[in-house]
Amino acid sequence: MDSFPEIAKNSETIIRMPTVRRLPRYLRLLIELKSEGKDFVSSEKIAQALDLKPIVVRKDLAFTGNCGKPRLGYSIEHLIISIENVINFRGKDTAFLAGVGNLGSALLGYKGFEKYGLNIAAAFDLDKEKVNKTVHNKDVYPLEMLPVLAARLHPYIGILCVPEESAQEVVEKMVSCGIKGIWNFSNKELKVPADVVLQNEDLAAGLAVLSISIDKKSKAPVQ
Amino acid sequence: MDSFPEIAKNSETIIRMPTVRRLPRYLRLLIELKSEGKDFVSSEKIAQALDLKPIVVRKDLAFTGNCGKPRLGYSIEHLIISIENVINFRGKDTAFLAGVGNLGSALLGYKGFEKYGLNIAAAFDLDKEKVNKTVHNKDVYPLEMLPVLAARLHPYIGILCVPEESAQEVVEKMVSCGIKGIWNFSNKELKVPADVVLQNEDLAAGLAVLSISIDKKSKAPVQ
DNA sequence: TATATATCGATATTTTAGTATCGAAAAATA
DNA sequence: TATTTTTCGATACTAAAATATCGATATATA
Ligand SMILES: NC(=O)c1ccc[n+]([C@@H]2O[C@H](COP(=O)([O-])OP(=O)(O)OC[C@H]3O[C@@H](n4cnc5c(N)ncnc54)[C@H](O)[C@@H]3O)[C@@H](O)[C@H]2O)c1
Ligand SMILES: NC(=O)c1ccc[n+]([C@@H]2O[C@H](COP(=O)([O-])OP(=O)(O)OC[C@H]3O[C@@H](n4cnc5c(N)ncnc54)[C@H](O)[C@@H]3O)[C@@H](O)[C@H]2O)c1
Repeated sequence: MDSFPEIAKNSETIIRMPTVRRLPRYLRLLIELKSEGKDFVSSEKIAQALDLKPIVVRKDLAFTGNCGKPRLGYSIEHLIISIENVINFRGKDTAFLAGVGNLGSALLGYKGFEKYGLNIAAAFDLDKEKVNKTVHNKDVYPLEMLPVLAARLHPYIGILCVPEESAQEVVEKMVSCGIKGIWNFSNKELKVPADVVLQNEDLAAGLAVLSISIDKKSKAPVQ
Repeated sequence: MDSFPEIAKNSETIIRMPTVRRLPRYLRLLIELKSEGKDFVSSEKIAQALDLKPIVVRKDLAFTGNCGKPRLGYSIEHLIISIENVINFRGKDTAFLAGVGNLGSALLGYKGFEKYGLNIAAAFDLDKEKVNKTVHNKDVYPLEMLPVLAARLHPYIGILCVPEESAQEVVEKMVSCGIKGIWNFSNKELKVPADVVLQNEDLAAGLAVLSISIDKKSKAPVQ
């Protein structure tokens, strides 16, 4: 692929998805440590807190462009900044949410997202009972207003909490408004154009893992 | 480990987690196909529907103990049964839910879980306003009732939707009642005994993946 | 009945993720 | 200032997951 493979070898340019998925956990811990007045933390300490191996922590943090100091560990301040940079948690990801039902309302009310830089700028629903009100201080608009508000607010991310039946049509509306990433909480397998990212959040997957892990553990002789 | 390693070689006994996470997706598709009156489906067709490679599908399905027929594919009926068996989606996983707030209420109202065999038998909260009522037809009890009801209902799974601050103490209550698996929706890093399974559902992980994937795609020259 | 063909599944290979080892470096201590 | 100690990070290694190849086989068709 590369004509000088030896050059790129050490630089660890391409971040790996398992690493990305752990970054929010590091971030939460680091923010906590900072609030306790700590300045440095070792990979060993982080690993203990998050139930990981120190070597995993060091490799992950290497991706963020940080370097630790021998005998001290990593600068908490620097780590926070670089992790926030890597995952774009910079308060700039404007999002639209569609489907203000049970799950959609819960997400609208979740303060945690603001911490991660996700700004749900507007919500949309079909139900006449739900629109033109606010839910957890977020405005809920009729679905047909989506293009108008998109033109004004330029959302990057679309959060999908509508029933399976309407998921595909709502996604198409979002995509045609220039949304670049779909966070799909419905369990519908969606089709999106090649330049749009689709992130499926499948709760059943986690439940399946839990269920099988319980089985495994109960059968395991000694572990 | 085994004295005759060559015997076990082909049998694919240990199911892999990426496979487990995909099983609910297969199941949903297969149920849909069955409702359309179909009897057989090929790995190619499944792969198209779920945006996977056919070879991944065949390897995954091999774990469930199924075998396909050349030129026909897999029996949809058989696949459904064996996948449900593998992931324990048999309507027997009794669960307790703690924290009937925004997220907890949404989960209580989610009909999908019944389809996956998860039966939320009771919910618990501290808030006097919330207890001794029903939410989405599920009874909500005061937290101190947990041991009493556990003795009667024998829950396997504890679903945790309480604020971070109280997550550890609630988990300990659940564990002491014999719960074998914790489905943790709070972002608290919990400590559980070695014989208890902890499944963390970290929405921020999915958001981080989405955010980075959008970045990558926008920078990618041609894909 | 014989042949063609679609599809599986065994085996091998490649890629990705995780783990082990150990020398280097910087801070703490003597 | 010299020595000790802790912790990083480069390198090498192992394990897990995904992908490629291709012969076997059962069905459909001639
Ligand atoms: N509730 C959960 O815990 C949960 C868990 C996992 C997945 N999900 C999935 O999330 C989605 C929503 O679940 P829910 O429990 O919130 O359902 P819900 O019925 O409570 O909410 C759906 C909302 O979408 C609105 N809606 C319907 N069609 C629409 C359209 N075309 N455009 C805009 N809004 C529309 C409805 O008016 C309603 O307000 C479903 O696909 C469900 O499978 C929910
Ligand atoms: N809302 C979301 O979309 C969302 C998303 C991701 C994660 N979470 C996490 O899920 C948890 C709940 O979030 P939420 O938005 O539903 O919060 P919430 O405040 O709406 O609900 C919390 C509920 O827990 C109850 N509670 C508090 N202490 C308790 C205890 N000791 N025992 C039993 N019940 C107790 C409260 O009375 C309240 O009803 C939080 O940890 C949050 O970080 C929420």
